[in-house]
Amino acid sequence: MSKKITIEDVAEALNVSKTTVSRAISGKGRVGSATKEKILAYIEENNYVPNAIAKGLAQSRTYNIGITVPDDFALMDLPFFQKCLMGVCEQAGNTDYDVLVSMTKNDDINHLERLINNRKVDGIVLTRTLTKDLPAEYLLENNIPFVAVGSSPNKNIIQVDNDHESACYDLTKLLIEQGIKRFSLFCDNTEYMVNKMRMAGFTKAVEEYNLSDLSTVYENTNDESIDYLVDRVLKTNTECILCMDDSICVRVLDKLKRNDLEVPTDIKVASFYNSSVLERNIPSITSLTFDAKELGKEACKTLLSIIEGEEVQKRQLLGYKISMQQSTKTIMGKDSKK
Amino acid sequence: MSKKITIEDVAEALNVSKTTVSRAISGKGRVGSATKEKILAYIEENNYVPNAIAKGLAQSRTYNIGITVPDDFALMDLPFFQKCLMGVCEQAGNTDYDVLVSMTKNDDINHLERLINNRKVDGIVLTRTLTKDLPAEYLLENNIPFVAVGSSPNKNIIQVDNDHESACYDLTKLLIEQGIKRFSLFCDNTEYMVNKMRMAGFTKAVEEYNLSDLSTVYENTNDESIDYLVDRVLKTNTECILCMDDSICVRVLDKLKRNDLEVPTDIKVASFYNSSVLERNIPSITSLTFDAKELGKEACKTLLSIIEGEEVQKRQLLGYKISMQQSTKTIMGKDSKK
DNA sequence: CTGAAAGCGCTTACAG
DNA sequence: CTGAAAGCGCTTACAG
Repeated sequence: MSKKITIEDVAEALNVSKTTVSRAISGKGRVGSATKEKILAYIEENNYVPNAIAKGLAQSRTYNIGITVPDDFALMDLPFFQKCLMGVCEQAGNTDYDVLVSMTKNDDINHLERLINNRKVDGIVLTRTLTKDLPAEYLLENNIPFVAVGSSPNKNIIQVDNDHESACYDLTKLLIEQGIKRFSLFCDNTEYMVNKMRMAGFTKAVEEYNLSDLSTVYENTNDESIDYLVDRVLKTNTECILCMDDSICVRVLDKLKRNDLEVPTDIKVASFYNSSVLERNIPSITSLTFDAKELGKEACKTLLSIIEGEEVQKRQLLGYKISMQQSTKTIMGKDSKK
Repeated sequence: MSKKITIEDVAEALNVSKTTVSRAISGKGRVGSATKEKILAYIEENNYVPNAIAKGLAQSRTYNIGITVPDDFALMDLPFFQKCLMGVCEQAGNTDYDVLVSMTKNDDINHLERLINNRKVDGIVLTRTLTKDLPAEYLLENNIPFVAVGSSPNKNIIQVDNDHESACYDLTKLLIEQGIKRFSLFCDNTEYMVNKMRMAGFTKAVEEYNLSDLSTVYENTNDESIDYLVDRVLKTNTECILCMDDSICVRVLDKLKRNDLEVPTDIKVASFYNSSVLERNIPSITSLTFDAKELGKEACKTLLSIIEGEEVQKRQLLGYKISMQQSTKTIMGKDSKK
């Protein structure tokens, strides 16, 4: 591979101006169809590829978008960010955009700032929303195009999310109609918007059936407290443990197993999020599934639209699937075992 | 935030030339220390940040590196690529480089080509090596700086890897000296160099002790065949199942559990790779651990050196840890149970 | 429909 | 030690 050929080279070779070549490529401005074809053919032949950097400088654009990936998340959440990243990459690739990752701790915006200050990207996809969202605030203040994967109360943030609230509402409702009255909801960090939404869905369903008094919500659980909480819950007459996500669910199942308790015979379990971690579990776990890749694609598509100056929807809610499985099955004659 | 300030703005404000400002920032070329300080102070004050794109164009550099992340890997391998990516990002960030991800199927180099043709990056980190390594070949042919995480027989490829061969050799040896003579090695895709290296380490140890005849290697296992293979192995007098990686190990453990077999009482198990998947297993699993983040950092550091035109080591081998756990423990009076 | 020219914001010989 | 000027490879009013 010899030295890269430039727009000037093709202009000279064809005895036209750089302007014309540029126009033939971009499609902007009129070019005689004969000339255009000639140019395109030559480009194809000599596989000329425009220098994206030069193009970027001239247009003050980079044809790159940034994606923030938290580097402090639980291992269980990895598949989510991974799939989301895949979605973004795929979508970006379709329009010759590339994606630049910014690994960031919770709300450390140093790297994000650098990205923006160095003008390395045309926009940002935030893969997580926080209740106090420093990255989002920074982007908003500086007028940088961005879209958040997740929900935010801030109406100025363009957001795409799954409809967690409805999902949790629906699932809880189904369980209630199946006869369950007493739930214990295990919930970790409420700093994440998604957990708030899920809790809201659950609460709504429970209230609707006037079951609020029979259920308990345990907030800010962590690896250490779960064992203790499970023991505590077992002393109550809770029928079903609802887990805010699969990470919690895994620990709960683990603890139940150690207590020699059977699911769903002794107690029922369901999760508000099913990453692949739960997939192979026996018994299979009732849970909600979301398509993270789709989320990424949609977020990227929206971001690209914003960059192009198009109008976009402020908030998009994508669907979900409810997967009713063994873990919440009503076992006939269950009480015989108690 | 108003319009970005340029090098020209600071030059005018200070009554010096752009040249001088540029030199004060880059440190290249002589500048009077008084002027230099004045400039630096002004820059700090008005937080001027050079436009990386313009800089890139002038130097024909991008201050970006690309990292390929396979999008076809097993979920179990995710933590590896994730940590590797973290390492690369961290290291790159130290020198104001950014990293651009290229999701690629096995050996689909389309996106890679685009990245290179569009001059979006100054170099590439390959996160996996293949026996027939199209991406590496392409990069080599086109003289693009790159380093591979993993090993390759091609001496022209700058590579950084853990010393899998020694690691597997050591672990196997330890197990042999512990009294185990009969192994079954489960190995999946031998297209990946890493699997070849591991197998080599195992073979070397076994041969050294003249135990080759007592062991069997099962190649190209997959999710479906593992159940069958475990059953088959159980009919032999294999004492220990060695798993090429944790993904295989999880399935093996799963199958053994379904067969109501106890580890290590009934049969011993060890894995040549411990991602976090195995960490919480009971019993704890004897395995090899590697520091993927370190690998990423080292790879990135090396790549950056290459880009700077420095000489680098052709092949770097990083260390490993052997974690001897419950799963290979010799149980006294084991045969009583048989 | 086509071009000459200025401009994007830097860097870097070259000259002083 | 410091500057004027050309150049990196594109795009885009402006003019014809």
